[in-house]
Formats: sequence, structure tokens, C-alpha cells
Amino acid sequence: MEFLKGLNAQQREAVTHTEGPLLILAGAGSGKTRVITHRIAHIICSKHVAPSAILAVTFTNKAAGEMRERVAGLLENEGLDSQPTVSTFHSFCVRLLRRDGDGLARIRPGFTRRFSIYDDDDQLLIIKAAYRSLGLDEKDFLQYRAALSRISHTKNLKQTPQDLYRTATSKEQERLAALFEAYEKALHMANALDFDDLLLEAVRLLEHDEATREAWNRRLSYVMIDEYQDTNRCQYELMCLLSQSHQNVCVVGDEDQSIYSWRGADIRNILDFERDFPKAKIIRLEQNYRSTKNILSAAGAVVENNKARKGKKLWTESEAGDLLGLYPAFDAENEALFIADSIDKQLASHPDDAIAVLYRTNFQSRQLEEALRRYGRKYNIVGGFSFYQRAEIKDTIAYLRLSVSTADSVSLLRVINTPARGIGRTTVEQIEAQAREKGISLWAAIEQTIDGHQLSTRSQSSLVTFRNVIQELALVASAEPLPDLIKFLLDRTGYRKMLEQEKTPEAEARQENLDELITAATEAVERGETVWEFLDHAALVAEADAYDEKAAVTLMTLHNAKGLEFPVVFIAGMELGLFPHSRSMNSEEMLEEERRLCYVGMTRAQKRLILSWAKYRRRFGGGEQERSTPSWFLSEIPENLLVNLGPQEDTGEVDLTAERYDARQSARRNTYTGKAYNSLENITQFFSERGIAFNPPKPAPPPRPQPRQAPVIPPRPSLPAKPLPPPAAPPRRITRAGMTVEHPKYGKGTVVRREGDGENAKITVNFPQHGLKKLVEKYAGLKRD
DNA sequence: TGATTGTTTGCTCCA
DNA sequence: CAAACAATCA
Repeated sequence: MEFLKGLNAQQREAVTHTEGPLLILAGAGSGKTRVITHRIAHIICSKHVAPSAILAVTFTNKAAGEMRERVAGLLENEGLDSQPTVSTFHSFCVRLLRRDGDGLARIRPGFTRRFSIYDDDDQLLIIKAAYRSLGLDEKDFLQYRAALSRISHTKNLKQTPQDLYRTATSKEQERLAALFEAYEKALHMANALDFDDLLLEAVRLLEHDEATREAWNRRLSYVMIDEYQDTNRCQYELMCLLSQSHQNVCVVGDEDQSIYSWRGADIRNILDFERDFPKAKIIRLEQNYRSTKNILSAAGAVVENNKARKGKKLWTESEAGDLLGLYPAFDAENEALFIADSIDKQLASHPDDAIAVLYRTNFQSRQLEEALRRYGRKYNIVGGFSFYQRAEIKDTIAYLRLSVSTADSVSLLRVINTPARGIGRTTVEQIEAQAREKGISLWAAIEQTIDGHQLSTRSQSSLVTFRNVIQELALVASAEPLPDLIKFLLDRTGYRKMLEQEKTPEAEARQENLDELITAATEAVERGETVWEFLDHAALVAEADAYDEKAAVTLMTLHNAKGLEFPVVFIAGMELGLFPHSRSMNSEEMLEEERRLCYVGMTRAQKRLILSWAKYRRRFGGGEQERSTPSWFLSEIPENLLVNLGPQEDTGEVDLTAERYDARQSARRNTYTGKAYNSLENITQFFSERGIAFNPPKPAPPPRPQPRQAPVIPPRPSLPAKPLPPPAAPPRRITRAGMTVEHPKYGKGTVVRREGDGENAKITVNFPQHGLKKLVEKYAGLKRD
């Protein structure tokens, strides 16, 4: 069979083992995408299975698109009339619910197939409203986000608010139950599903609606799931429900790359697969085709420190390659400049090498972007502020959602007074109270309020205007094509006018974004999509979907880098508190996940891998620079695989400071404070508008040649490589970052950072129960643990 | 009511 | 350093 050509023995086995449950443990870079695509092609061609009987699930829409293309490429000459279904779990569930979801109305009050999808901004608004209605305050209860995550967790355990009430043993648990109840009620009232619901309700639908379940089981005969290590319980159940009759499930994953437990991913899905499917066949792909030996051994050495793993050893036939670079920067700005400079040099000698700069948190991108801009380097950025998160886009989407579903209260609140039409806080509060009292939707409350003439004439007329606008939109929505609807909407609501009157460059940019939205809508219609599909798409596009492989330089978080590969990779900000993140330093499990994240990042690199950290970093925009400690992960890499790219320790700081001053001056001239524009064109335009020539500065930091080979390892953390229990020999300072301390009131916590010296030093401590607290050392009464 | 100004607070990671 | 929130004034 020609689909087996060029595959190694294990890969071939994985492709040809088509019947029954199959677990493929695929190490990083072991060719798993290849295996999946070839397996699909093999099933279709040699087993004569209709493509539509195959479902493949990927992690992002982008990955789904790529896989679809690759399969189509393989099957190009086969003259097939259908394509296999390749999608993410979430997209699949949305389609399922929109198509076959009617039966759900029996078990979910108020549900119709015209539901809205609420993203986390929407969720936040709901939870805030719930706090308000219960008279709770974020300050003396959980933070909104924490409450949401607790609720999400509870939902995924299939527990209801009533379950929570029943098991509640404290006031706090009762409050959480009440919040949960209010939150769920608000979603039901708005006929909205959050991301958890998409999966949960799809499972419930398949469980309760026998006809639908059987139809899907008849239709599908092979199910494949990629990135299986990052599936949650619900996705697992969905998989089981869809493959009940045939059990032809093939899952592909790598327990060392499980990095989404915070989102509910359950690593047991992969660790217990054999137990759940006793007849399962297991195939290991351990030959790595991506990275050099040095990169692979370094990454392996790091992840080896994890206990919760099955353990496997990747190997490669490739050469040793370069040593890994290590750059201890003076501060974050210097780090960014070093990276920009190294990229310049790299591209000068290897213009075709794609380069990725990876970091733990989105906010780090800022300084990196600035440095790249100053080098005049075009770059691609994944995440941060995505198109669909921009205010003007969300507003327009909210109008669209309202025009097809007036029940959508979050959208309603979002636009009820944008543009300003005289409906202020008090009016809105009145409507909300009315809705709460009568248990009706906000829209219904508005209609009642209008009919009852309960408001001042002014508010009354404003409200009538709003209602008329929405009714008119609904009318147009049912008659006109989507792009025309959007144009009409922007006109009729006065939204475009509002932007025009602003006359600022930002407002202009916003208008352009809206034009882009109209273009997107036009294209969607050309593809034959309905309004609903368009809105679903807007809700489900992922950060990673925006990644464009054509740009030479790509900036993204480590999470977004999953599944990708680059000849050259930088990982920035390898410091304690940042990576591993301070919020993940309190338990061994969380730390292991951070370590896996590090492993994922390192194994993205094919030829060169450069790690950096900054000795001083500002935590917030304004404040003081704070001293940082190198990441534990750095010291887990064998020294003989590293080469120091920074100046020598003793002489280094002086030069770096001088350089830093230079850089500051030049940055001061060149920085601007507008929105982060992502393309060089915009930046150049920005400067030309201001009459400043934009010339990429002379390469800034001088990583000078290394006289000796002996690498200078970053000052070893004076902490043991294992975080808990912590250190032994703090000199006269009572506390240091990374240390566990005990506070008389808050109990045990981990020191995250320290500012200042002596007994007046302020330290930030992370207490698992109480979150971050800033304490003055001499008053805090801390005891070393 | 709504615009303006002042003040505070916050940084995970994402479908 | 921003966005989000609060307070103030027109």
C-alpha cells in the first residue's frame, strides 16, 4: 500500500491497526500527524470505508484545517465524493447541538437550537451580575475568576447546585452553591451555553436521545483523537458515546505534553486507557525526527524529573548539533534586545529559518515586540488581543446575536447603551430588578417596562428607540444576507457614526476592523455559511488559529506552540515565579505540569534552542525592578549541553548597564503608546505620521565572543532543584523567593518575590488559601517552614 | 445621564 | 502601564 511508504515499523503498525481500541503513545516530533493522516487515508482506501464514516478530532481549528488538507492531498487521486469529518471537540458539539439538539429542551429548561455561546468575557459579566444579585463582594469572597473556575470544575464533575448545597459544610460552600445556581439560571434564561456546556450538553443529549445516539453510531465507524493527553472527562465520555457500537477508537497522545489540566484535562484518560479498554493495542512512537541530539537530551533531562509519567525514551538518528544557548540578561528589555539581535544574525545567515519566540505569559510579548520593531523585523503574534476580542467586533457581534436571539442578555447589556442613547445605570438596574423579580429575560422585562409606562418619559423614549432598533434588526436578519445585515446594523444603531465622530486614529482603526468583519461575513456567506455558523465561528476561533506560518518570526505563548515546530526557538523569561509560574509553585502536580510545558517548548526546536532569563524584571509597568532567580528548569539541563551567550558574570553587569542606558534612550525616542499594531507597515506609518524616521537601530546588545568553552551556568538557584521542601542556607535574610514560610494567620505559603532590603523588605507570599499577599517582613511574623 | 477626571488594581495558560 | 472602577461635575 503506498500510504505505508516512508513510515517506520511502529508508524506502519499504527496505520494498519485499524480495528478496535488503539493507543498511540507518540513522543514529541515522532511523526504523529503523519500517522493520523495516513491512517485515515489507509482506512478509506484499503477498507473501502466512506470518508464520512470517519471522525478525527484535533485540538485547534487550525490543526483541523491542516489535517483536512493533508488528508485531501493524500486522497487527491481517489475520486472520492465526501471528506472525513475533522474538527475540534467544541466545533463538533456545536454542530451536533444545532442540528440534533431539540431533544435537549426536555432536560434543559429554555433550550432551543438557537442558543448563544458565551466566552469567558461573557461569563465574567454573568458572574458579576450573580455577585450583585446575591449581595456578595469580590473582596470578601472568591475572586470572580476563581469562582468561575470552581463552578466550571463542579460542572465538569456533573454536579448541580443542589448537590453542592447538600454537601456544603461551610458558609463559603453554601455561597458558592448559590452563586453556581444564579450563574446557571442566568445562562438558561439567556438560552446560552458556556464552553463547558457545549461538551456537557452534547454528552447529555447523546445519553438521553437514543435516536440521535444511534444515528451517529450508525454513521461513524472510526473515531480518532489527537492530543489525547489534554482531553477532559467529558470529551472522553463523548468519545465513548460516539463509538459505542464499533469501539474503533484511536487516540494519540503523549503524557509528557499534557499542559491543560487547569482547563480540566484529565491525564488519567491517557494513563488509564488500557484499563478502560482492556482489549486496547498500544503502540509507542519513540523515534524523533525533529530535533538534534542535544536538544532532545536536554528536554529529556528536564522532563525526567517528573514522577507522574509512564516513562519513555525518545531517540534520534540526527547529529548532536549546536549546544543550547543560555543568556542571562540584565533585565527584560535587554533580554528582548538580545533576542531581536540574535534573530537578526540568524536570519542574515539562514534567511529561510522560521523562528519562534516562546514565553509563559502573554504580557511578556510586549517588550519582545518593541525590540523586534526597533530592529525593523516583521513578526507574527499569536494571541494577546485577537480580532474577535476587540471591543468594536464584540459590540457588532452582540448586535448580531441579539438580532437572532433576543434572550441573549449579556449581548443586550453590552450594547443597550453603545452608542450612548440615554439608557443609564439606573434604568438598566430597574430593568434587571424587574427581570429578576418576575423570572423573565431582560428583553421581556424591557417590553413590560415600556408597556407599563413605569419610567420617566425620557428613559421611556430611549428604551423604545432601543427596542425598535433591535426589532428592526431581527426583521432585516431574517430577510437580508449577512454582510448587508451588518452594514445596516452599523448604520441603524449609529455605531459607525459614533466612530466617525471620534476622529482619532484609534477610531479609524476600529472602522477598518469593522470593514474586515464585513469582508469575513461576505466570505462566510460565499462558503454557504448561515448567520449561526458565522457566529459560532467567531466564538470558537482559537488564539492558535491565527498563526501564519509565512512570517519569519512568530511570538506566542508556550501553550500556543503545542503541535508546532521551528528550526530556531527562543524561550524567554526562564525565571522563578514566571516560569514556573508563581501560581503553579505550590504543589508538586502543578510544578510537574509547568515542567511538561517546558518540555513542550524545548521540543519545538529543530536545530537551535536559546533560553534566556532576566536578572531584574519589572512586575508591573511602573514599579521597581525586582531581582529574579533563574528557573529550576535551567539547572535541570546538563551543563555540558549549554553554552553561555552572555558576558562573563564578573564584568557583565557594567556593560549591560551601559547598554541598557543606550537602549533606553533609543527606546524613549521610538516608543509610542498607542495600541499594539502588529505589522511593520503600521509601525512605519506611525513613525512617518510623527515625522520620525524609523530606522532599525544598530544592533544593540553586544553578546561578545566566548573566550573559553566552559559555559557559565546561571547562578545556581541556592534552592534545591526540587521545590518542596525548600532551602537550607539563607544567609541573613529571613526569606527568599521560592521559600515556604508560615504566617500566623494565613498559614503556609511560598515566597514569590522580595523587594527592598533589611528588615523593611516587602515580600510577596502566595498562600494557597488566600492568594497573593504583600507583607512587610518585620511585621509579618513569618516563620521559616 | 454622561463625560471627565481620579484612583486603584492587576499577570496565567485557552476552546 | 493600562484597563476597570469610583467619584465628581455639567
